[in-house]
Amino acid sequence: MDLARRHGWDLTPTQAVALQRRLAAEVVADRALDLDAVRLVAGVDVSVKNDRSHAAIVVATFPDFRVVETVTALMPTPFPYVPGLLSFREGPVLEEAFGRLEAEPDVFLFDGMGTAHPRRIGIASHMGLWLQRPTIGVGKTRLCGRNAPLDEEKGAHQPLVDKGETIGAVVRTRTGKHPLFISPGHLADIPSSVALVLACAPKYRLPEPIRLAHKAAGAFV
DNA sequence: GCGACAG
DNA sequence: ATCTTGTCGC
Repeated sequence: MDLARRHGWDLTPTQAVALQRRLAAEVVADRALDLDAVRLVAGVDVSVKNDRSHAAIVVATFPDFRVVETVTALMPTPFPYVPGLLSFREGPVLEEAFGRLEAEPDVFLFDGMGTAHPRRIGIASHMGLWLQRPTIGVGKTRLCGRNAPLDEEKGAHQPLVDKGETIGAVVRTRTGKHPLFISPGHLADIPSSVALVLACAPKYRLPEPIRLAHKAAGAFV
């Protein structure tokens, strides 16, 4: 809500954790996304080079992924990498980029977690509160939680559980390749988040919008 | 006290 | 995330 748009980013790690605890109560992670109504999907990514953070947001049509808008932002990296506090490192430059966006994506895909976070407020959830738009977290590796063994076939998925709570899903987007850690950011739920990510990854492990944002942000390999 | 640990 | 060439596998 408003708090997410008005708070500053100049916080100590201890203050950041306290803010997360307040903001987490505002996150909506049980609302199904209507995939049939999705027309535009945004991919969000940040690359860091020599203490400079470069953000990129690429908006593409769904489900054919034609780029309709690309915005970028650049600024000094303001916060160290601390597991659990990624949004305080990438949030500032992302706000700058969001401010330049003219399109109105139906959903934003982030590189990182949504509710699959120790305090249930990963970068996708935090930025979702700021945007007040549906967001989904797409992580390449695990931050927290456990899951049962996953079938090797593309489309296979298993619940990601932490402390007795289902916080997301581990999803195989490519047969035989490492799975993705999917979780709702804000204004989405687990089943529809998994469905959208699978629909966005017809050819590669990572969703197409995120791959496009990776390139626009200057991240390679 | 000992691990785990998004990008 | 980033540092980095060739190389093993489908």
